[in-house]
Amino acid sequence: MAVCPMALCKGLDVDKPVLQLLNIRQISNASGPPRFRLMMSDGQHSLTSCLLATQLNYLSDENLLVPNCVCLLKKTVNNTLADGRRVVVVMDMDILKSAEEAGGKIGNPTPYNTDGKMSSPQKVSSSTYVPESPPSAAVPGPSYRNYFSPRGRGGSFTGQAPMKASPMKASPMKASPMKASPMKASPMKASPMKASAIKASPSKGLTVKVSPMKASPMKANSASPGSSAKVIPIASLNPYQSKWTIRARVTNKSSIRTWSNSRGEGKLFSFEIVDESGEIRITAFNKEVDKFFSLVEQGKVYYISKATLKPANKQYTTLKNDYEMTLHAHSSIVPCDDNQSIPTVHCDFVPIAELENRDKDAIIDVIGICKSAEDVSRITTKNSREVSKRALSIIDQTGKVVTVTLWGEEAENFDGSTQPVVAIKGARLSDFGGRSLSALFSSTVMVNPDIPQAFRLRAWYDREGFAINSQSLTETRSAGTGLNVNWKTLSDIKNEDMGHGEKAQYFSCVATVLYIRKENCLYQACPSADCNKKVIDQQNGLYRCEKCNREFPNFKYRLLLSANLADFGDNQWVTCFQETAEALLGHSAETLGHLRDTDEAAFDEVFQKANFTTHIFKNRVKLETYNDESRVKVTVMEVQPVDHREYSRRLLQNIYKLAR
DNA sequence: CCCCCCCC
Repeated sequence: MAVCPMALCKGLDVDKPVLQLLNIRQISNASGPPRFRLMMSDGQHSLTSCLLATQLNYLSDENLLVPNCVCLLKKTVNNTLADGRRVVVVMDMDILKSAEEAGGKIGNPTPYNTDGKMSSPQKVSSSTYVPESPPSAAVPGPSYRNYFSPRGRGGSFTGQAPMKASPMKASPMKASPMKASPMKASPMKASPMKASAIKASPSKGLTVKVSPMKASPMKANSASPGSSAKVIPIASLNPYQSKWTIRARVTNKSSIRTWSNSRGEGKLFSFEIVDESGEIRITAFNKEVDKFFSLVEQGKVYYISKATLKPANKQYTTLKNDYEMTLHAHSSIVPCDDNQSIPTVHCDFVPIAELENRDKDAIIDVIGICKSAEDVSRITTKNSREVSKRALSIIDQTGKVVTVTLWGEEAENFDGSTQPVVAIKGARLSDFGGRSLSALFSSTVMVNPDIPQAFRLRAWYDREGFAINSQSLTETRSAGTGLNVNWKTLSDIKNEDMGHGEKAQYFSCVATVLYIRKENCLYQACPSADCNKKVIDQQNGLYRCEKCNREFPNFKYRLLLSANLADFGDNQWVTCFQETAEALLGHSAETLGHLRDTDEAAFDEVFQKANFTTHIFKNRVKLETYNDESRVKVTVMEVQPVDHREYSRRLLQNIYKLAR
């Protein structure tokens, strides 16, 4: 063991101590995310005054941080609490050995107190480990009061600013607390007994629960600024009372919009606010826009009073409130600094794979890694308005990808180059291309939000997600862009019994042509536009089509090629019809037919030249049975040039697959 | 008093 924990708690500059976790306990914590207190040991002494920074809570959630595991503390911060006690906050750590690997407690450590005095040895037991009130106010690390860092609609990319204070500051690729050091300990290795330590974690699955409704709104009375009206919950607002003040957080703020219609013209902006009791939308028109637009900031808390309540038009809002609010000349909005009891954005993230089962037009929250993003483009809507749009492909731990479209400024400002985590509250599910998502005016788009789900996603993606053979719920017609491609190797066809199901399967592969059969590759087909049926040479200058039940004085040549393709693992006979055959041979069927009839050497050369060329093949595979004999038939649907970037990506996936 | 939520 590298260091005496006493050195740690005295704040010496100890470089990355290796310590054993003896105990982990969730501190009773009425609000905010759970906090974990750790008992660490260097084999000689134990230290109980360690706290896990909340961004590392996932280590506990995932049963990685269990008693007896051996940890490398990569970053710690020392804090002195109000009562003089010292705590060591673990900001970043790696687990070097799982509890199993460590094989029990190392040595017989005796406790240190944080004041540096030794306890008597007989006190070394779990009973000395008494949970205390959470020292969270003194603890650095991301503040979970501003749980999200939502991006305001009206302007700059504020969503990334709060990241500066978090450990995810550098490149998002490096943002994972796991970084490059893989956890040696598998979650599976944690014993059931030890798992109980984390049972209390409230953040299970993909649901974010933020700031529980703890403090009564009434509590704010004393802090109410110079108003006789009492602070009441949003849920109790109605048009029949006038003297009230609410205290609420802005969760979504629009930009300023103008209108012009038969009833007049003007400008407006609106914002949504939330308190412990509920939510409501507030709209400001004209003069009130000038007065309040810059004051009202996304994520901040305000006292609001003297606004007009009116019934909400449910047609235009998804907020759970029967009323909405309009500001007028005497309305008051006053910033409130004491805002810890006001909840922030609440998200119920739907796993991407689950979107398949949700109804069209459902409003859902989603979080994923932006695998790729289109360039921004301008489109004209049906109402001949111009708008910017940008489609993102996001992936989560379900391995599924879905396309999300951003609009307007959000589309223009989005930067997907670092593959950030993207969380969207209130996206609308559409059935375009199967399933896809669209951000609405009421959506909140968050880039790299400072939340546990984002940390987990980052860790998952950087470790394995980047390489998985993901499938998109959104089908796009532009095949071969590398996103929604069902990449397979030729050996996968056999190994995965592809095409054995009811429906044909489609896959793409990078493969090299080994051989193309010249024999019978061309046939004489019916010359009518949509009929490709083989015609019968009547030997009288006429060609008969059985399908059209007609005779023609001519025919057209069509290609039906058998080709043998190979990649590093296998080879496979495939069939190419007209278009794909033409692409493979680089000549039209007509030219080839003519060549075969006039210049056999040139005809042969076309086939020679096609040999050992490498392409991306998009294929259909289906088990076909005739005469009691079944075999897998692979038909090439598209032949495309190899995109080297894509090819490298494909290679990487294969290497990864082989390594497993 | 707005109420646009778009495109493939």
